[in-house]
Amino acid sequence: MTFNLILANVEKHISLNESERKFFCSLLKEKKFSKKDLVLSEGQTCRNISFVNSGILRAFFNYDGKESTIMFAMKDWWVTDINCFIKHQPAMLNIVALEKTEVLQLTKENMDKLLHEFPKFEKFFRIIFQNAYIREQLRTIQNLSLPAAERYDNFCTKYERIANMITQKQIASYLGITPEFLSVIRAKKTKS
Amino acid sequence: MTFNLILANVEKHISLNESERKFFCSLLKEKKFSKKDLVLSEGQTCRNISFVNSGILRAFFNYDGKESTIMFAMKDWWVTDINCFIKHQPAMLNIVALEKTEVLQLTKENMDKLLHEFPKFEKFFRIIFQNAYIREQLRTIQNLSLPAAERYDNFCTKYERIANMITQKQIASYLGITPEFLSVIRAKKTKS
DNA sequence: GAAAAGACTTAATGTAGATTAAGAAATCAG
DNA sequence: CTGATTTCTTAATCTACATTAAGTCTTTTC
Repeated sequence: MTFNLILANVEKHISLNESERKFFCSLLKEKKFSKKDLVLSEGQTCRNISFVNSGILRAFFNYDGKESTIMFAMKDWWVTDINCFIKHQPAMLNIVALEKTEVLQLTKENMDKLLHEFPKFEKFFRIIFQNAYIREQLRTIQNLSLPAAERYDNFCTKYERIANMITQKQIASYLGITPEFLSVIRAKKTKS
Repeated sequence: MTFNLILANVEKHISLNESERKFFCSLLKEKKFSKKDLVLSEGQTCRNISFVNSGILRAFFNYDGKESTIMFAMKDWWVTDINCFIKHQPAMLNIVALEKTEVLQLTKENMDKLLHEFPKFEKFFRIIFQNAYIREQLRTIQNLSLPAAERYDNFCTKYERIANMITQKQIASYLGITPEFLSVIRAKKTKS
């Protein structure tokens, strides 16, 4: 596996010299998952934040059998159960590979080590979490104010790259509706 | 107005010397709002992130007349339209004072200046945004998976300090339901 | 301190979206 | 390749929550 993608991801926000690059990469752990493999399962303590090098992950919450998708993580995205990762609590979320997926994982301990050794990474994570906050605040706004059909349109825009690689069941669980109702929404859209 | 509260808020996460304190405080602008005053209105460019020194603010989204409350900000909380603040776009949110409220505001320009002058503040904002992300990811989980009555219970726990200082109309708009339906939920709860 | 405006409740009726069910199409496992 | 499992669709019925409306209570305003 190559570190090119993750280094580019970091260097979009902060510049690194060779020793910083090396140290950062030395803290990462490569992992490969097959379709349906679990990257994280609920109850387990979430030690890692994962960077998707290739493939797709889905983070979802399971409330007695009903799944709610919290996010899809594509190539070049970071994903974790943030509450569990930061506060060392049992995970609420499951994270599953939707296809063959390669990730680079950073443990909380290694993140702390990195921030201690090279404080400039504070800026990087400040920006990563700032962007995550922007994303989630926008989603809250839309979840509260828009009907399902419009949330579906927004979803297709936001996840354009993968919208036709994932099942409608999974999209429905992201929108907070049933697959049957999504099917109705799509049927109406085709007609008009 | 005193800077004690905001300095304590910062020094919970990073330690400051006297010159850092002074510089930080010099970048802040005090503002006082009366009940119903707007701290931010939609469309306007959001230049500030606000720290609540006393009082209560409400951030809401207006979708042709229907209001969705995104958050309440109590004493010792930070609040802004984060998308607009970071990306210099027109605000989607309105922020209004629910009572006499004193805030300390930091403009994006001053935040950048602060981060440039004293990079240790990167850590502070990393933690602030990290916590905001945790809060919003939890809310997304709950919005998608829980019925209104349970979301109301969670609300009362989370906003215990202010739950009986704000109207039910405002609580309902946070939960994504009508005040009439919240009234029904509460009536059922009293009976049982 | 009176009039007006807004908040809260209750109830009847309406609707977005859920549930159940069943068949067709696609995908998966051996 | 083939049977089994999962996905998608359509439709009937059901339910959580919305809307409308009307009355009471509280707060605001001047």
